[in-house]
Amino acid sequence: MTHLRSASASETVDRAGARRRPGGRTERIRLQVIEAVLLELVESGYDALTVDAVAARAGVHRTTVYRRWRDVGGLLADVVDAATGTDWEPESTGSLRGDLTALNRQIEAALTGEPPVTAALIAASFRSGKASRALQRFWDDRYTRFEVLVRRAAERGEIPAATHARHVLVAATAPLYHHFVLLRMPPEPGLADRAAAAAAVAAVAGAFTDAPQNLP
Amino acid sequence: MTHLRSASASETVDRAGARRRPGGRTERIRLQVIEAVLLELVESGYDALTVDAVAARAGVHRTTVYRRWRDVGGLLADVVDAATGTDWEPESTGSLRGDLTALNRQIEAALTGEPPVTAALIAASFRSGKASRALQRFWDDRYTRFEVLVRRAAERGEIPAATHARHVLVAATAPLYHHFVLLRMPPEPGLADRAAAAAAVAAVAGAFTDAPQNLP
Amino acid sequence: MTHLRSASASETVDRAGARRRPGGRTERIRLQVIEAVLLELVESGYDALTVDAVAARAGVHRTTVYRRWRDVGGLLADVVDAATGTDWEPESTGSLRGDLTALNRQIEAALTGEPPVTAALIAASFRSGKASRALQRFWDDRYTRFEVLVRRAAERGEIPAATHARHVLVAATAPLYHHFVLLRMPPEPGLADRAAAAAAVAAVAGAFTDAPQNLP
Amino acid sequence: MTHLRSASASETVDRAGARRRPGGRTERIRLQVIEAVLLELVESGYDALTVDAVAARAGVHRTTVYRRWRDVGGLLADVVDAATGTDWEPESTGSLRGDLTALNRQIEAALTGEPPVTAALIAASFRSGKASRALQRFWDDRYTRFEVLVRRAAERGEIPAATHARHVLVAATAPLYHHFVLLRMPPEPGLADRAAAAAAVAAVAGAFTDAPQNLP
DNA sequence: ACTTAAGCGAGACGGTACGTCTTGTCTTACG
DNA sequence: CGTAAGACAAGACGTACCGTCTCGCTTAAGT
Repeated sequence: MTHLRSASASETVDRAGARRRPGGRTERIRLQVIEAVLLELVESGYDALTVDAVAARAGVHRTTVYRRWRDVGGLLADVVDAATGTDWEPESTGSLRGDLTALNRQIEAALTGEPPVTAALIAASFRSGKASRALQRFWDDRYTRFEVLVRRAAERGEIPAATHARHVLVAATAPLYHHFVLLRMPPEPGLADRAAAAAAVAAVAGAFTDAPQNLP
Repeated sequence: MTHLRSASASETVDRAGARRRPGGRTERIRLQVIEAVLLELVESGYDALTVDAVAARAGVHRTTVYRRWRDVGGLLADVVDAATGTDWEPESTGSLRGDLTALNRQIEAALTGEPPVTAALIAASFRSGKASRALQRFWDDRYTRFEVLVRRAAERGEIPAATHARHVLVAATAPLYHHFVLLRMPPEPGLADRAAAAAAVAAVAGAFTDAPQNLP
Repeated sequence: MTHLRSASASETVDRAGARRRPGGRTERIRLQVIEAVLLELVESGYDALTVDAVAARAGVHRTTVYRRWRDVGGLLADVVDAATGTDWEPESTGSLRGDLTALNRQIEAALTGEPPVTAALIAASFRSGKASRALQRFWDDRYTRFEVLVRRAAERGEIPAATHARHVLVAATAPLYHHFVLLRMPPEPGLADRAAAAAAVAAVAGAFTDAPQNLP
Repeated sequence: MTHLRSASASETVDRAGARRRPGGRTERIRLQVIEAVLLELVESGYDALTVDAVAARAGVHRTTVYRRWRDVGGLLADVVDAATGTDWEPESTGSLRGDLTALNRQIEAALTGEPPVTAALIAASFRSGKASRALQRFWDDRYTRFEVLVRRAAERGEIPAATHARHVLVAATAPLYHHFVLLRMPPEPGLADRAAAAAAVAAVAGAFTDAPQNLP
């Protein structure tokens, strides 16, 4: 999975507890809880995400959750953080348009896949400052990783050297998030490709340089 | 304001109650409550939007709110609906890029203005299916109104006649919503203009026709 | 029925409204409502006796009930009053014990009959001052009527002339009310007869004269 | 006080919670609440006995009361149970009439004393099945304890050996409850003594044997 | 291996908000 | 004029979660 994913396979820093006793029960419980949060989230939605339900599903006592994560926001933040930093190496297709298309297809897959972990986490992050900040860290991490796509295109001479990488990426990917997260519309054929192509065209035309020259 | 705005100035259909007794107390109370929802929302945020607080601020009894709006979702839906359908006539600047830029500047103003009604409502709509559907109606209404911009550009011969209007509009506006609502980043100079320009360039290049021809 | 009974057959004074329009809708509605109160009472109990349910069952609007009876207590009071004053002529069996036994059997029948109107009204009367006072009027009316039993026994020379009639009656009947209303126990064979016999024995022995002489 | 009395002095089984942590806060809160129920009952009456008022007076939160007692009926049941089983040893005066008179005077004192705890609890018990059953347990406990009076009289040869103790006791005490609880009349001199004397006379005459012989 | 203290299970609590129910008042409209 | 229709204020109800606390018990970590 390109984006947010289960913590059970991750090697994250432990924000909630600083890993004092990594050896046994403590760590096992953390993984059970994180897993339970994701399951609750995709099954019942961000609104039914109660500490009680998470604790019950994780087979852990309520107080244990409160002791380590403090509140629901802490849980969400930990889950998001668990997905942040997952290694991701963009494929190289040889062209900016191709690279962006590949990226967008991965994003679309993440947003439309079942269970809808990514969409659920984005929605949930609106309900907590902690989760919101964790999500910001996640976005920043992702877009920083993606920038290599644009740099490679610049190195190939496809686009102006002064092209602002982040702008290209946002132009290419924003329509997908808009479509699935805000408009909440069903998948639409060609959406990912079209958005990637449009961003590539604009980038080639120099629309994302810091000082764009004359454009149509 | 281009986007969501106070119900007190709107002429909406009354979804919650169908205006049986338009004459007096009933309608007055509706306006008090709608206003209170907006104030609560921008002051305390979507999570503090409780029926109790709304009722108290509106100077109305809790049960009255429950009777007419059923729950928080109903309140939000009514508020969003109250903003839907507000007349909006896009300015004509003579070029697609100019029109999209003007549009984007209005959207940016709506998203960054104080109080941040629009952003708050979008965020809040994640808390309720009813509110979510109302927001979908709102988006649809907006984008349908905006389509005239693209049609005029096609009539002028700026862009291919087969250009899909909604795609152009999403490409132009999505980066703004992405930036302010999902990434929650501060205003960035040139953002609105750049997104508009990029979408215009791509549209001219034919990236939004149903069968895009060879693009770079 | 000896005791409290349906208003529909009674000819009572109208305390709540004073029979302004005995002929038509007004009186008809009163009877419908009184009947509905009794039905609700015996079906659902004193606790489920809501004005809404009564009005619905009577086919009358809530406001009509409130206008005429003011509140639940008023309804109950009217129902009790409707049962007060029903003509009752005690049978004469020729002996005090026989008369009291006949009386007790009637009381037992009223308390154990289905539907348990009497018991329900007594219980309900605890919840309203108005109903409570109405019930006191009812008790007083009943015991006054019963006194003739004791007077006849005195005239026959069965018991001392100075016997206090009310005391005899209470001694005879109280065990029944105690058993069915307070102890809420099931019918017990011989209960009514035994209580009547005991009271008669005591009366003959002079236990209910104002200044009882030497008793065992 | 002979009858129902404050829980703070009782040694009852804890029906609501089984006394898991007898040492501290839990038990202290129980006593506060029970005390508050009694105070509310005698001050404001059975109808004003709301969980909110009890909680406020006990200095405890609403939810705590709901958690442990479930509803008003549970509260009342616990209060009644707290009074059940209080040790009571009937005085021996040497004669049945004397014993019954002493008993009746205690009952009268309980029913007319200030605050009128007993009468209030009896009335309140009509509001709840749970309270009603608790009161039945209470009555049964009381009458079982009183039976020794009758047995002693039988042993002394005052009354037939086959005399049914419970019948004698009901005949003696029922008029008091009738007078104060159902008729709601003011105290009347001689009432307690007269009822006791009448029951004693009837018992001596054999009115309460299972097969009463010829009586007047 | 043996202590020792971190972490967990259990469960009550104060507290906020929920959404429902009933009461009794009021206003408007109808016949 | 009396009734129907229905909104309203008031307030209790019983529930669900939240986050806190205290008390024992388990168990991993450091000696």
